[in-house]
Amino acid sequence: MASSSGSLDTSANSFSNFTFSSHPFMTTSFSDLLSSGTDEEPINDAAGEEGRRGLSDRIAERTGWGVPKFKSLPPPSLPISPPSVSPSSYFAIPPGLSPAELLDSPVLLNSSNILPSPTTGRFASQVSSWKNSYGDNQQSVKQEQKSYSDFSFQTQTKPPTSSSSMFQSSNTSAQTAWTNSFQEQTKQRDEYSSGKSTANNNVQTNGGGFQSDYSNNNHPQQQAQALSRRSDDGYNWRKYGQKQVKGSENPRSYYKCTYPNCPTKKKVERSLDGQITEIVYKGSHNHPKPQGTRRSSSAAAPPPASSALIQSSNLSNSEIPDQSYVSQGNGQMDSAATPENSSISIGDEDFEQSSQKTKSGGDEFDEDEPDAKRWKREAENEGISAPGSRTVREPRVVVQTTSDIDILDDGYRWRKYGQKVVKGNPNPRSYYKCTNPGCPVRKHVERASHDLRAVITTYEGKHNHDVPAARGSGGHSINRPLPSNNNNNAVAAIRPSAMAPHSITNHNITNNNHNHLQNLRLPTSSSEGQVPFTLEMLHNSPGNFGFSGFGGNSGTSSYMTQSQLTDNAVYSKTKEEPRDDNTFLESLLC
DNA sequence: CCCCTTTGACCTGGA
DNA sequence: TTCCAGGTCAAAGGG
Repeated sequence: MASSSGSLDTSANSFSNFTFSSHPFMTTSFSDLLSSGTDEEPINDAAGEEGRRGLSDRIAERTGWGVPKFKSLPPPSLPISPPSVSPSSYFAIPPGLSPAELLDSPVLLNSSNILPSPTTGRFASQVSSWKNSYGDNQQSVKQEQKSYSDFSFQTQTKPPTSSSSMFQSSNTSAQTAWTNSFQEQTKQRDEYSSGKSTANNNVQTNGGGFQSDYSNNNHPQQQAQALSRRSDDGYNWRKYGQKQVKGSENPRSYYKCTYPNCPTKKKVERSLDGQITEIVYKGSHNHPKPQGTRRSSSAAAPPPASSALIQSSNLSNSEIPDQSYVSQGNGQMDSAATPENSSISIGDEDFEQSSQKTKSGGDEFDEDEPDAKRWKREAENEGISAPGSRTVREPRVVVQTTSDIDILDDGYRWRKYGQKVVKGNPNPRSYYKCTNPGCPVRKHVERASHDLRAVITTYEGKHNHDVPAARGSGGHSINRPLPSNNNNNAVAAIRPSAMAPHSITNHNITNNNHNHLQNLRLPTSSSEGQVPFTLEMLHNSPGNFGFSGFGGNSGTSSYMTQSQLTDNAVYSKTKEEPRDDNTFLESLLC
């Protein structure tokens, strides 16, 4: 990948070149990291031998497992998005684990930023892959599908991440959780490659040791094949057209979901060098994510083994979220996760999680508006496709809204009822209330002051109902995890991204006693549902390799950190008692 | 044979 | 009414 210093060769064998240089400030190779630790970790002096030994050694020592030799093992190539993409990464910390411990833990830090598809919930592996694949030469989409470029541990969703890795944690053991998550994801990958589940995974999970499937299956070619199949967003798309759009030299491709009667479409625009510059989703999937039986689909639900893994980590959900990259949560993972009706845009400077109506300043959504027209209008409102005004930088993902009551990526429906600029953050905070009758849950969303691409979502209260089925879908809810009420587990995820990282997600993980959650969430779709919390954002924090969310940053970052370290769940400092809407709104407006 | 991509033609709506 | 641009169709071809 000549064009991107942080990219890895799509070849599975090139893993040795894996580096974290995708981050503008990260030029350390992965192997170096393993051997030398990170800046945040004072391993040199204080740690002495410990520090010099490197992360991998410590991991091995701690877990008893051979640490995946990321350098020597031939994992799928890691698509690390180039600096141009956002150099941020998602980083989640398991409950009970301090940043320092985290640094000392077997976590893969990821430097790229990839956003999960808002529609599919998958990580941007696809994007990442694209970026990598197209970096130098314009290789067709095939390359995308075949390039085993995403080194991801995603569970179900495939994060278009460059080096997407995700870890889950249960309330019992952060490390175990991580292990489970890691295993689960790697296992899936493995299954894709081997086409079978392995009992080993379960055993490993139970063992709680850090372990990578790489140790079990490290056949580069095999893995490469497996990953290549997963490079899509989990749904099956059929390209039905391509146009050269006026005002842009970038060709636009049109895709339809191949599921019968599914109205979902997406437009993908790529720059001449093959990089995706824009992705616009329209509609929502009215079906669960395919089981990965098709060629490019993949993101199928995790195999039984995965379930076992999750359960072993004490996750309360008996069902593994089809598409979430974190298989645990309070029921918001949605396989069909398409943010139906939600408006989410992810881009270099754009992130939107409020309703289209709100966002566009009163531009009411017209359900009768022709798709084409709507696409155009909305896209223009987003500043996406306005001829001549386009700024091509990072891929942008837009999920179009159909009303102001949105099923945001977390699966629930929300109505905006207020907005206010709060102290400490110049960015307005959008307030939403769950539309389910009697449900006291509220949440507010705001961009992090330190990084507009980061969005902080804070939940108040807990849902007293299940996740509503997506509109037009008869049974999305069946694929969702149980409601938050049932969750006691926090899951941490590290998600790399390839596109624009922009947000961090702390998913609600609530337990019977807590209702508040802090959320830094990626405007992604599906999976987020209840992905416990995620931390991250490294981008604007040079030198903060993977821990920008900690101490170093003020405001939301520290806030997040604090919350995340809470056992079982992250709770915000916000009030817990339900408030009268009017009162609340008034207070906001004062 | 199946599935998917490609691609030129056609359709539709706005100016 | 015409032109233009975006979106869609569907035949052809490839893996």
